[in-house]
Amino acid sequence: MAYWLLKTEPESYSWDQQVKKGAKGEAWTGVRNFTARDHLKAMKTGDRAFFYHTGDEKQVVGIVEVIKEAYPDATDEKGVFVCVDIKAVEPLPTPVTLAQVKADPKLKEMVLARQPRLSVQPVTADEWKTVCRMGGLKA
DNA sequence: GCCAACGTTGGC
DNA sequence: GCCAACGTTGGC
Repeated sequence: MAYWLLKTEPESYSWDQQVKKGAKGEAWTGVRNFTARDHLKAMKTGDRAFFYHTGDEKQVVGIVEVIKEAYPDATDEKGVFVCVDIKAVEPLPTPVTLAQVKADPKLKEMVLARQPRLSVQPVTADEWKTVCRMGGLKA
């Protein structure tokens, strides 16, 4: 199983909205970046991802699971980009902020700390465990 | 609100 | 196919 990180602005699509979709999940659309698209295509059903809020929050707020692998993004009229479906798994008891990630020696190599603009990022197993523990989960 | 970094686009 | 210009994003 692989791990990922999905970025969103809470003003446009938030963790709370994702939770309300429940088990049937929601399509993660709107990606318009080729690197991010490649990551979306690499996702498999059952993969897990951090749900990260940008803007004023800049923190990982929850965990989601991929429930449908990449298919054409209906919001992209040119048909070159894709989306996946995800469902909320659980929130982090304590959100992990960008500042914490940058301050932790084990996490400062994370794509999140190095390329904050990339909207879909890979996360290593070690980074996954570390962030989960910091967030109050056993992982 | 500003600035830096990055990705994309278009001209050559 | 390369490179410069431009626009967008996101952190501070």
